[in-house]
Amino acid sequence: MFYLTTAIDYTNGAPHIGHAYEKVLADVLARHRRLRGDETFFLTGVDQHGQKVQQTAEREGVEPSEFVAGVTARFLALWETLGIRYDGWAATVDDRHKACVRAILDDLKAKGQLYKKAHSGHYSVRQEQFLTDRDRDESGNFGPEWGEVVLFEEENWYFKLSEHTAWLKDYLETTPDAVLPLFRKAELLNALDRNSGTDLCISRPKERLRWGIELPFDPEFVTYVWFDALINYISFAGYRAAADAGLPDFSRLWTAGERPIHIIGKDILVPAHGIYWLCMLRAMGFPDTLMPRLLVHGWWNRSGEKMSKSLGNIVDPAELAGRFGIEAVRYYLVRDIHTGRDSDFDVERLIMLFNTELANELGNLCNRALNMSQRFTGGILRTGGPETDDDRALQASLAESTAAYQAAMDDFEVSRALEAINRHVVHCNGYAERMKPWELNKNPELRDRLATVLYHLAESVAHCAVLLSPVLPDAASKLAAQLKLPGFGSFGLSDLKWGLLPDGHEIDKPQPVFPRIVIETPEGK
RNA sequence: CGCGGGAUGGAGCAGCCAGGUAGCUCGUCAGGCUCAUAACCUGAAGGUCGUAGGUUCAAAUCCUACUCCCGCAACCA
Repeated sequence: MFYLTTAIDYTNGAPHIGHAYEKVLADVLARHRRLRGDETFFLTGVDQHGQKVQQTAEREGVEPSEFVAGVTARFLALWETLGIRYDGWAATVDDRHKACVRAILDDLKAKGQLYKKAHSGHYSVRQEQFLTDRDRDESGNFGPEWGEVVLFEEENWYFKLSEHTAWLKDYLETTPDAVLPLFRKAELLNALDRNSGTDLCISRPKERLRWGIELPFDPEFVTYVWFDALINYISFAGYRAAADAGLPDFSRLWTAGERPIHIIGKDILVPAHGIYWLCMLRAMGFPDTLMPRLLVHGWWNRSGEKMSKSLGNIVDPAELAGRFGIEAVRYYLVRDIHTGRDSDFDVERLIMLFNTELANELGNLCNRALNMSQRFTGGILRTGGPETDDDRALQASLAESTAAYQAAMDDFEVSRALEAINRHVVHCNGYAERMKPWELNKNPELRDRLATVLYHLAESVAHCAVLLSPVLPDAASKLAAQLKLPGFGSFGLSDLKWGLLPDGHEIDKPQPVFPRIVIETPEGK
């Protein structure tokens, strides 16, 4: 079983392009594994508790539950729009999740992993949080952004994180695929050296935070984010769930054979997932062989700078999809970034990549191939004619592209996989130029040769449609439909052998699948 | 004492971990083609790989120092 999760999004504001990227990436990887014939479970969802939600809801004069439902609906609508096909939905207000959290907390308390302690220190009333020396400015004072700062003492529950950091260091150093890409692991190990020795505060008193999960053994407190949001990866996978809960069988999802993968952003690697989550699992009794792999992706920036509300350079994915179509958005989000790295979001590049690679190259290849088949051979494909070196070179190109595609997808490098498809498309267009089927058509004695050339083009498009389907499922279906590709949607990557289209196969008339994006206002940038 | 990322032809990026003729896309220039979504194909120009050292037969790639840019408070993937 291939079990893939994304980070769950915090329901405190509207989804932006970064949320969309992570989910599209996960969706593409999940669809690829399904296409490969692997049983796949893809979990995504929303993190709905916490202080920020509570504050925003209060500001808007609604109950947190109501506020959260509204934002959650926006995320759900966006995933629907973008064609994100998940198998499980993790919403942390779900009672099954709460039950799981409580069971885990009870368990850890019984194991002596949790304790209550008073903490005193500088507390920002405005931010409702304790401050540390890191929050001081250059002159050693707490700046005006913190508002009133008071000395304050408070009791809370703690998790014995410090008992596990030595293990974590060893685990990270000895497990090659614990964190991808590699440089992130180095960063994590560095952070670990600096942060070991302190335990993790896991609660908030109810007078400060009521919108959370109550501790089962101390009703005056609710869980803070760690033992709530992070738990989603196992609670919605069926960990400690009742048989009738409608959740998956945990032992089938969470296996050592194919360890789970968490797709997360670079901002929540340290400390949340890289330190806290792995140590939490360890404390719960998960062995090294059942530790999840962390695939850490980068960010979409704007002109080299971070996207942020304060800079006003946020990109709205729903608006983008409405303007350019979901195909263009999905394609761009996995095409113009190398997994793990940052990239610069640029609408002009989105348009350029869609127009050149999809409209001009692949779309046009399909269009010209089908059109010539209709006009020259009545829409009937013929095989069996003698093959030339050009034909064999085309087949070799397809084999090379398919292999490179597979390798890239296995490395989570969707961008490279798409490049591999494009290489073959370009080869096909060049093949068409050299074979000149429109010339062959003028000579009745060359009808066999004509049929062979047209077959090679159509067959290539069929393969490309299948390869492209994890990224652009709808467009791939349209391409397959025009080819009347038998069995599309039911066969997997292992069925991708030369000869998908049988001798005598009749194909449909061409219709543009990727209409070029034309910008009407030049100054609209 | 901080941590990490980046610096590669006009633009955007790969290549660096496992040193061995510098690669891709866009753009530019010059041709060709006409089946096709004014799409396609071919060719060319353009880079001493941030700087200075070092290791090596050989460095974009390894080591050292330095310069500049971006993150590491909040919104936030």
